[in-house]
Amino acid sequence: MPELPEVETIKRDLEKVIVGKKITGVCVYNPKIIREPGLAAFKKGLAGAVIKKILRRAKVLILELSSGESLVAHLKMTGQLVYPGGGKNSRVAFHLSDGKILDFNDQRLFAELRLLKDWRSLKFIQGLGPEPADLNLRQFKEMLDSRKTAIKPLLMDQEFISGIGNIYAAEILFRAKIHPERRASKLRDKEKELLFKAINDILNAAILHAGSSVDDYVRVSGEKGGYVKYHKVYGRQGKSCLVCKTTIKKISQGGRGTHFCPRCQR
DNA sequence: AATGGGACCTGCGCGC
DNA sequence: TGCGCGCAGGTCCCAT
Repeated sequence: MPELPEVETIKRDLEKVIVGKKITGVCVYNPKIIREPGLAAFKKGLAGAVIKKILRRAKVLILELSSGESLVAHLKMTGQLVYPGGGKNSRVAFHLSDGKILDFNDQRLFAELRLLKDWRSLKFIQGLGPEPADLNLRQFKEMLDSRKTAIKPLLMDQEFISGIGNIYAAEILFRAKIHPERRASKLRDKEKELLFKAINDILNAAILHAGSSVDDYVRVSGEKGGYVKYHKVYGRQGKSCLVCKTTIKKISQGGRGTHFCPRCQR
């Protein structure tokens, strides 16, 4: 669930409440979340470290620490960071110098935490495509030209462009009026421009509204994000298109649900 | 290169 | 009411 706008929201929320605070101790209630190093080294490495800076790359959060190491968090689908925490669903609890707790929750145990000396050399990070905001139209067109695959799964391919997941891929293609099964290289020039603009417009609008709370995503405060009410296609299968009244369809693409308007998107 | 699976997990909503 | 099932989606990994 957490895609670029949700992770960016969490990043901005965290900046306001935990930067400058010290991690005094860590309680790990489910060690499966900790991917590296070992449990003991993870706890020892974090204890006493001050949170200096928070970064986001794609859907990944990075907490840079005074020790020189970084805490790298991927929320996958159901991960949450909640402050002040102390809830009983916590998988990992970070005790801070203000006496409060930063909870790392994750219902499905897909999420990953790592304590690393150099987060940039992490294989997943190395393989990431560009951030949408770092691209220009010319580059984006070139990237599309060499790809014969369907545009929707391509937008979700983190090695192609990073940060877009299932919700925003659907919303972006609706905004650009492009059918999700169109082949990337076959898009007309005008469509590539529309798509480029839609990517930035949709992601920025979603950030403005603090992301989409479908299922588990919440802000650091526990509040929901407000972008769901602006969704035009995601989760609206069977309902009528807000533009043309045609019934929104849901198909399967690469094993994942794709929502679209068969009339608006050609 | 592209595509289609399954795996990892858990809780929810559905049909019976 | 209760049970079993499919589904949800981020990423990895394997097979074709």
